[in-house]
This record gives sequence, C-alpha cells and structure tokens, in this order.
Amino acid sequence: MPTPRRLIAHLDMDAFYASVELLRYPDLKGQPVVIGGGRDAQPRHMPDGARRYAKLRDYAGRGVITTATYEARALGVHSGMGVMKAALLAPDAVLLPVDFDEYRRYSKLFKAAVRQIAPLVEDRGIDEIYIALTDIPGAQDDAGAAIAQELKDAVRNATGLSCSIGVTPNKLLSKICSDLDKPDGLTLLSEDEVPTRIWPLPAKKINGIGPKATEKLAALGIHTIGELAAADAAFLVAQFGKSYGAWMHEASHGRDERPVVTYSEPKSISRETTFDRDLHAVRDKSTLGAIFTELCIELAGDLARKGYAGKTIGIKLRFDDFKIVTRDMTLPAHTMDARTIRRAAGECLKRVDLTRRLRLLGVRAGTLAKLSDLVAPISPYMAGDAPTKHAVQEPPSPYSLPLFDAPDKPGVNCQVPCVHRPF
DNA sequence: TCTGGGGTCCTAGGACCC
DNA sequence: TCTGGGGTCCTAGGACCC
Repeated sequence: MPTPRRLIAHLDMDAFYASVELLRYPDLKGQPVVIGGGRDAQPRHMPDGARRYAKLRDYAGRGVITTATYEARALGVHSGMGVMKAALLAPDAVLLPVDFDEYRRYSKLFKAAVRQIAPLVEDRGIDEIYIALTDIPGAQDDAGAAIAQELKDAVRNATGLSCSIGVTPNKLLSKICSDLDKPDGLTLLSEDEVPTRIWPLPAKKINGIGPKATEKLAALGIHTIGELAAADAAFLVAQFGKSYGAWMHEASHGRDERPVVTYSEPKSISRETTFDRDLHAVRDKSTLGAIFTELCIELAGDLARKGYAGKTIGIKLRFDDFKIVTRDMTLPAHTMDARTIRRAAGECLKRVDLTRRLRLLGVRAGTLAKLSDLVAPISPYMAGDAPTKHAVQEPPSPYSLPLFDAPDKPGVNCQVPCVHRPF
C-alpha cells in the first residue's frame, strides 16, 4: 500500500466576532457592523423593548476595529483600523463592543465539532485551525473534498456560523487557499497547481511575509509570489538573511513540511494596557503606579489560573511617539506572586528613560514552568516529595495585600528595601 | 480626531564557562 | 602576557500573526 499523500485543511471562521454578534442581534444582519472600541458601544435597551445601537460617529477614544462585517468592509473599513478613522468612512455603521467570553464559547463549539470528524487539530487562535486530513478515511479518494464539506456543515450545525476552508498538501498553501473564496469558501489545491493559482497572487499573501518584507520586496521589483519564485535563492539569502531568505524561496514554490501540532506549552504570559490619554512618569505618577500594580496583580492571577510561574519578568512601554521599549530581568527562582512581579518590574522600569509621555504599559512573565513541575524550597507539605529541577518562590501570604501604592516609603510592603521607585 | 492586546520566533552582542 | 572555539544564558529589539 502506498504511503498516503499529506492532506491538510486550514479552516478560518468568516468575520468571526461580527458573525457571533449577528447571532445575538439578528436585526443587524445586512448592515455595516463593526466590532471594537470600548464599553461605550454597549447597545441600550429601550423601554419599548427595542435596542438602540451605538454608531461609529458617536465614538471617541483610542480603540481599533477587531472585525467588520462584509457590508462594512465594502465601505473601506477593516480590522486594525482606528475606530475614529473608520468613523470618517462609515459614520452610520453600528459599533459593538468586543465580548471575548462569547467568542471563546463559540470557538470551543466549532473546534469541538471539527474534532468529532478529524481529531488532529492545531489551534491558531480563536477563529482558525489547521486540521490533518491525511489519515481520515476517504480523504485520499477525492483530495479531501467530501471531508471538507462535512467539516463546514458540522461547524454550521454547531454554531450557525460559516467558515472558509483550504485543503492542500501543506499548511502554507492551505492558509493561502482558505482566503481565496471567502466567505463560506472551499478551495482545494494540489502541488502542480501552484504556478497557475498561487504564483499570480501578491507576495504578502504568504503567511510570514508582512509589511516590512513586502515593502523591501517591492523595492527589489518583486510583487507576486511568482516573481519571488523566479528570484535566485542566493539573491534572497543575500537580501534577507540565511534563514528568512531561504524560507522565502521555499515558500514561493509552495513547499512546507511543517507538521500539524496539536499541543504546545505557552512561552510567555503578559498583560498590557493603553491609557485613555498619554501619561507622564512624574506628573501622573500615582495613576501610573496604580495601573502598574494592577497589571502585576492581573498577571499573577493569569499565571495562577493557568498553573504557571515565570522566571523572567519584563515590562513593555510605548511612548507617545509610538516607540516601544522593553526591559526584563531573570529572577533566582520562578514566581507567580504579584508582589515579587511588581518588585522585579519596578527594577526594570528604573532602567528606562521616562522623559517622554507613555501611551502603554505592559508586564510579562517568561521562562515559564508548570506549577506542577515546581517544588517549593521550604514547604512543610512537600517534605516527602522528590525535588524537581526548579524551585518556586513561596508566595508571601496573604499576597492580595495592597501593593506598594501610596507609600514610596522604604520597607513598607516590601520584603527587600525598596529604594527609589520611578512611580 | 491615526494605530488594541496577546502571543511567537529570530537576531545579535556580551558574559561566562569549558 | 597570546590565541582559539563552542555552548548557553541573559537582554533588547524587531517582524509578524490573530
């Protein structure tokens, strides 16, 4: 029996957030609707039972659009665009706030429906997945056409939502193909169709070729995937570096051997926030201090809930000129304790020039270890257990104490003397 | 009226060790 | 009193993705 040819599907939900909202507000079907902004966009319920929706024109703030219905996209509105800018294009479009809990619920529903048919699924975020079809009975007979249709039907039955699917011999091509016939599309492609169907597409359709690379390619006279494929591999390596250049060459020929990966451990967990207005380290010291502390508490909560501790604690700042600066430090032991995180993040902050006003502040935990793999250095409850390779810093109890705030006084709420604290 | 929040991976230099 | 090379860790920045 010959080895089966690889067959991989990429499934992408159509305008996912917006489509979920339309299930809740069916009266909006057919209208330009945009998801994004802040809490102000919550629909108000009128006494007569009707709903009053926020319009794009009413919005004031720094939010961006996460998703737009196809009707809104027709007006030039797309995700990533500032809501204010979108309001100029489509002032009467309806604006709804994001509701991640609801999207996560639907995400689980559609992924579970897919796994019933094809269990080997790789998560690529809330609204897309890769699916290994190679060993699904019958898939080889028609290059996955029937299974793909079955998947689409199952997703619709489970959620009421449509999706688009690409089925090809690898992830790279499937990702490109799922986008070719949106919405509600199904595109099959074999290797020998790469020259006719893939090469005419813009180079940026390749997942991994972003704005910078696209711009550089254009400057070199390369616009389509075909032109990229025609370029000498050595030339691409000279221009883009050994790894990226070689990868570009392979990708342009539709070659990609990456497997479908059903599980991977998280590498980092972070929290960040953009302020309503830019804040200054000195003039807005107390506001910033409170936000900083809050981020650390939220991060500690995330770590605890997910069952991880971090050894590297880092901060991220975005200044009013949009420049980003990061600082991090590695601790002697893993931690999930808010106060320890806050202290380390405070140390990182001291190494940053805070002349400019800040737009964003973030806190990150990296070099993660599973809590279950950690052993406390001194813990009466662990006495009999064999020690593992990591040590975890014991959370001081109770560790929900107010952190650092008001006082900058040395020693207050600190385990080690706190010296100067920028805010 | 510009530009969110959560991630991954890569590069590159310096420290430090063998 | 000079000359190495390799490996790993740490830190900072940047491109890219959903």
